[in-house]
Amino acid sequence: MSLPHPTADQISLPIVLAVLGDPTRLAIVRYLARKEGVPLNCSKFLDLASKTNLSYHLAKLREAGVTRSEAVGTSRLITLRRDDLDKRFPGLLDSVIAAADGDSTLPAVGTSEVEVSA
Amino acid sequence: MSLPHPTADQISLPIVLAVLGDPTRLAIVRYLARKEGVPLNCSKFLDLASKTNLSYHLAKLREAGVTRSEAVGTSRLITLRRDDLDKRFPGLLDSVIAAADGDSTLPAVGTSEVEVSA
DNA sequence: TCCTTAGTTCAAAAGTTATTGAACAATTGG
DNA sequence: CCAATTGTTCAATAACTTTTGAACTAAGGA
Repeated sequence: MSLPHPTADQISLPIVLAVLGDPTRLAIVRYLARKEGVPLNCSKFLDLASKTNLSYHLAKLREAGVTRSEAVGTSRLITLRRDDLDKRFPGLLDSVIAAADGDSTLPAVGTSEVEVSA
Repeated sequence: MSLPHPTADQISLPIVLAVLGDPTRLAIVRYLARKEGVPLNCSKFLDLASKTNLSYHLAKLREAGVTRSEAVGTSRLITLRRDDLDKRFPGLLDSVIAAADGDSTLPAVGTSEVEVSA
């Protein structure tokens, strides 16, 4: 951990909803959910927006408490705060992700990737 | 029915999330959910915002497909589009409302009302 | 050390959303 | 018909959000 994150109980429902209401950020969250457990760096999302703009959107997600960003070397390892979100808003994240997965008009990242087993 | 409403399949997830991301609109939706089945008119929400501003927020909810507004006399009878929302985004509305109910910092309407049986 | 990679910060511009008051329209009760 | 009630529309403004590019920092490898 390094950058400012809200604690679990500081996570606000309207802010989370507003943050997820942006298609770029929703695409980021969907991808994080699909790769759950695997910390990703920002470069994974470069087909969604410019580097600068991504920095902005990732900060919004972090400040809302949706993601956690850890500085490791020159990278930021980004993970979904599923535990905290599920505790605060049970069922919300799953229903949002399921709804997004059912909508082919939404932007997405890494939808054509090869699964690699450990 | 009278004013323009999206059809069920035109309801967009990011738009619904963004619309619910506003505390005033979230309060309206919560109240509609609590009074489910009972069509309400705008005056019920006057403690949340001015008449003009309410008209704006109620239009946003209607245009997003979250509510249905029917003109009856000089009133608008407003209902939650629960059926359509549940079909498009299963579980979403319930988890949002449950999360909102658990947050005492959010604005609310009609929380101290007398239940009247039919 | 120098260069590259990874991402941030800043200020500006563009775009969008929210809020306001005044004026308007439609319905209904007296 | 008149007045009151219910809500909308409009234009203005205020307040945010998003997007951009240029400049920057920090770590790591050659």
